[in-house]
Amino acid sequence: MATQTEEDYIKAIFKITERNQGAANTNAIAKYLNTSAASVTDMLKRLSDKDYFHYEKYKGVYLTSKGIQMATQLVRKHRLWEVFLAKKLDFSWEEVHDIAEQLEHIKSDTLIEKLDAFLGHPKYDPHGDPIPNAEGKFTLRNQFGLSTLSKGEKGIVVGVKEHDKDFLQYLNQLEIGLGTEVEVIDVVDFDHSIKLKINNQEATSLSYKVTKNIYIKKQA
Amino acid sequence: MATQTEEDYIKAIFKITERNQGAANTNAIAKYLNTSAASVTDMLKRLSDKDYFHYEKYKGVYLTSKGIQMATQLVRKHRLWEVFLAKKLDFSWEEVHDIAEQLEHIKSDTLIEKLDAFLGHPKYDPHGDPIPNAEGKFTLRNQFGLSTLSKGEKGIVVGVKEHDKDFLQYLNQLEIGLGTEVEVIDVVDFDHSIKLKINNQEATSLSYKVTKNIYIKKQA
DNA sequence: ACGGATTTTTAGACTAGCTTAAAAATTAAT
DNA sequence: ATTAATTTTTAAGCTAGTCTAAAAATCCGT
Repeated sequence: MATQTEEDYIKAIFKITERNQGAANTNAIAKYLNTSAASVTDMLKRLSDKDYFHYEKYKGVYLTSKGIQMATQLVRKHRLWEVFLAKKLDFSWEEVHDIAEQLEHIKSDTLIEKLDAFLGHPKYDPHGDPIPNAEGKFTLRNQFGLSTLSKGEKGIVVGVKEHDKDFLQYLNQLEIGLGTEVEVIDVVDFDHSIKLKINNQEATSLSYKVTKNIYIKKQA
Repeated sequence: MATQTEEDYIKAIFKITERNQGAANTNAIAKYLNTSAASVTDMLKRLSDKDYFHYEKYKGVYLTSKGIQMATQLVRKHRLWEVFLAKKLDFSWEEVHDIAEQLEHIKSDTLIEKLDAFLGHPKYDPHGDPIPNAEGKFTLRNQFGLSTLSKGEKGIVVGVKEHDKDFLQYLNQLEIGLGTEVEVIDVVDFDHSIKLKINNQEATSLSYKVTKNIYIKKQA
């Protein structure tokens, strides 16, 4: 059975290749895992006969289907635990990640299937990210960046791109969360900032950096 | 922060000293943790400056108050997770231990307090063992071995001494669980076996080895 | 209180995972 | 196309935790 560290490496490679399209390079993995490039090379060499990924010296690394399956199951576990923490234990969306990072390593298939059922087979986690089902399939959604809306358009917040704690807490303060109704009152061409009605309250101004990181579903 | 292995050692020492009264010896710890006596000695030496226990060569080991506190918190976490698994996820009492053994190592004080509240501050785990509160206090109970009952006496099952899977599954088969009502119909002096009515069904015969391991609360 | 059995410790060695420093390979710029 | 910058790998060594085999200490029966 894979160790916690092995799981961390596989998940890191998965996240990096998913984001960058193409092989994950040593430095990126080191940065993601807060370790040194030398450690990564070392680990890749030691793990490369376990069939989780293809590794070629100086060429980076990409997952095999076995590796992808393992990473997907980790993501599934992580996100289901996040739902549990948020929905059942009342944690806020910026608090769930760190604890789920630990919980995702608990070994028991039965546990995760029972947890899934207990939570009512949720399709999305507290940040709006899709939860793969037991077969590894993600349920995709027709979503847009809030920054792409034009003056007068309405939407419902369905997710966030950035998961940084400060960002999420800022959204809390603005009373923006999943399900929040927003309406674009004005768009400032100069800096792409937006004047926004949040749940029909008086309008607030949001920077481009913020609106780019909020996903919405368009509303008639 | 203590590693998982450190936590395992502390808990082992706690369990052994609790059971045996007096210092825990090397062999007992080795057996409990499925490792070698040499590894235990080694670990005790390496951990002995962390103030969790007193260790004297050839004399065994006993916990300091710091060590006891840590062990108690581990027991609290373990048993709360067991309640979660049994009550919320519908695991049977013989299945919860192994998973809780992993879950007890998750690091987050908030998590455990929220879990406790979510479960309604339970006082006992699925085997009837008391759950220490946040301050480490156990709620004791006036209980007796089923083997101590005389002919005609009634009781309610409140716990088990033995946690072995086969034993617990045998009890499942007999339809004996926490809360089950039992009535002693007859006691056989020769082998101390007992004829028992379970939830007022027709009587079954239970060996001394079994009745010794069932705790009951006496019933008028 | 002696000898044998048992328990515990020491010694030496192994693996997983990590580190820093230096060497080698690749990439990018003129 | 050569040099310079960057990235990656190698080398050597560290810690936590494990093991086996052998030595030392303790315990126990007579």
